[in-house]
Amino acid sequence: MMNKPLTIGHLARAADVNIETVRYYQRVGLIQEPHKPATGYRVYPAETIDRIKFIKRAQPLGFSLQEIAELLDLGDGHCDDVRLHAEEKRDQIDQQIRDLTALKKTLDKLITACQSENDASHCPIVETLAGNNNKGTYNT
Amino acid sequence: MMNKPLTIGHLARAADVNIETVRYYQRVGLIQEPHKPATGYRVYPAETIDRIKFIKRAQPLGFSLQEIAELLDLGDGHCDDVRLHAEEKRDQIDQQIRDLTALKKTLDKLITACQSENDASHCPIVETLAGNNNKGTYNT
DNA sequence: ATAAGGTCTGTACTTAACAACAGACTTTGA
DNA sequence: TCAAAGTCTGTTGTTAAGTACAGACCTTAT
Repeated sequence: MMNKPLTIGHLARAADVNIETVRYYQRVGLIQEPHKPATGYRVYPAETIDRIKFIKRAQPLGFSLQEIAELLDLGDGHCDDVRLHAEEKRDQIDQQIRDLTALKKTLDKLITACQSENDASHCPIVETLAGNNNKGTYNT
Repeated sequence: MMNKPLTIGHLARAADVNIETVRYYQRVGLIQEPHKPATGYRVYPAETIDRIKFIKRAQPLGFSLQEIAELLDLGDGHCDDVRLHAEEKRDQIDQQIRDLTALKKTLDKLITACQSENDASHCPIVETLAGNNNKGTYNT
């Protein structure tokens, strides 16, 4: 028996996205649309599943499709150029991790305070993250 | 001499957002609109600056305005309820940190490989973040 | 061999998160 | 004082990231 060709519907299912999302990603160039065979439907390479999953995991981390495309393109260029971009991305991610860690710490404190004693009337969440300690450290 | 009242324009500048953004946040309930005095313009409390800054820093971390509202509301409820929500948020943030850390590691490897020279023709970024690989298999 | 269901091309609708006016009113600075 | 600049209310426009069809065509299972 033949194993089933990975047509768009199966691809969408495997990557757990709407079929229209796949088409959309093709339109904006995030994934490549395979050639349409003389007869029949388009067949996708299995790697496309991983590519879409990557996209879907990167989005809730705060990356736009544009930024994700840049990440995905990192493997393609020439070394020097790639390294520069990769370093830039890494620094950006580093900052995100720092911000999230600070936020987490604040939540932990809030949770602890809540457990130990009462009067959770006001919490320092806003002050912590609004903090002047790191003003406008984001680039791009 | 009087110090200037914090009207909407000054607020926007202080928080480094468009004035329309402030109005938008009011419309959706993220920040409270002060009462309009009998005569003159609305005056905002200084905390609103921090609140907006918080919002603007939380967004690129992947939080929607809806989620940010939930974070900001954490300080308001009653202890038991608050703790549950806070713990949920903290776990979510924890996951985000893990994901970002993994991504950073991948980038670091790419950078190192790139430095130690030669062919960066292929990098493992996609595979890494695509997570629990069900490689080549998909269900119908 | 034919009905059911998947795919194709194209267009249109949706939601979140703003940004941009218009036209009237209010405050401020020279 | 009076023009420039800021504010108010309300409406409309914009971009990103999808989602939803319609109508024709293709494949597969019965």
